[in-house]
Amino acid sequence: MPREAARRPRSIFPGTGAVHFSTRGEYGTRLMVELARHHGTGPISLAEMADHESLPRPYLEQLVVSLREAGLVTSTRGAHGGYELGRAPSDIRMGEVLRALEGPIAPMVCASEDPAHAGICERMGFCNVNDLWLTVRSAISTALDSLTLADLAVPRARHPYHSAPVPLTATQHAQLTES
Amino acid sequence: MPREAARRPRSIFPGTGAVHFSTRGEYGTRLMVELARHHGTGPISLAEMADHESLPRPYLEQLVVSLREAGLVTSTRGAHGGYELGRAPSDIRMGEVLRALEGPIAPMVCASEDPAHAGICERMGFCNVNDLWLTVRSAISTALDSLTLADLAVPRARHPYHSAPVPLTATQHAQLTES
DNA sequence: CTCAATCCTGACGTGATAACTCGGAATTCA
DNA sequence: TGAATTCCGAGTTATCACGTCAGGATTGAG
Repeated sequence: MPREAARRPRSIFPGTGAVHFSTRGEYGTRLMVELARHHGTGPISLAEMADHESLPRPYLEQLVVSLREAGLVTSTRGAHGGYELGRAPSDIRMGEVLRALEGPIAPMVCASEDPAHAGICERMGFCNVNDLWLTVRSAISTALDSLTLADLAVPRARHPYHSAPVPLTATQHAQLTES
Repeated sequence: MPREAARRPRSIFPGTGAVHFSTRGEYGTRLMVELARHHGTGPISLAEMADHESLPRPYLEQLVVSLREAGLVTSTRGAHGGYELGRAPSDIRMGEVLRALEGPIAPMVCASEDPAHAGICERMGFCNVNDLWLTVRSAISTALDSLTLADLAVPRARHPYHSAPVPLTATQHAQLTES
């Protein structure tokens, strides 16, 4: 009798749409936000978070490995153990979180952040479409790095109901000097 | 004896990396660039383009349907038929191309360009992570719409070999007033 | 008129993989 | 000791990206 076998659809996301993040990115981000909210108090167990966010706990167990390896969370084992943030929420850029969860940003092979992927595409050097993917990658990268966990952890900072289509929270400037 | 059964890998792209476009986006874009290069001269057959870009022709036949339905290409049937651009290359934003090929930009359900997807996520209204996905979507959208086919069709406009990590071709301004 | 070159249409196959599940070992606290 | 946790690796399975295939419709050339 596992809970009530609610037969959750494999993912809420119907297969439609382009350039989507996987559930790793979604669940992992929500988990991090949860941790940010309780930052300062002790560790929180996965079961607690899975329950509160209605996410499959055994799956979260997998995700959190990546977050731990990236140093974004620290764990305490044993009874009353759990996870907590490795740094202050305002010091964790969402780009780090998503990269830890989903791997390097790479809208296309020829435009991966991972240098190991460079040279895979033999069209490099004569293919100008490459410019497009690089532009897109840079845009995604900048967007992700412009927000921190702290920005997402606030209960409802802006838009009382919903103000603008794209709120564009603060912290937009800064970090314009990426490597 | 189909050519030489070269056993092409299902995609050049190894499964690694986040937020990647599918081969529809890749192949379709290359096809459009090919068309842009020969803009003005008559129609070009799919076989010709498939051959020149070494892409599977029967697959292109599927992709081009989306492009035709979007009005981005026009077709002439019969012998010596083929495809040509529906508009001038400088008048075709890459956003249109990618949207036609891959569907609405939607890094997450709750942040789809397609209004039909709105309301699928029941967390709307109390979930601030939404802000993140909207920011990302907007960034991708702007990046794609800032480049036109003309920008990609030029043989080698900038970077003699390769100048900057992210060339950021011209046409970057303008269209800052999206709907 | 016939033939070949095209586009067009729909159905089908299939390998990879995202999204999980499961069992159990190690660790810690009460 | 025992309950609560993290940790680890392997197994499962439905879905979908990425194609293939067969045949029909349309047109231009000879």
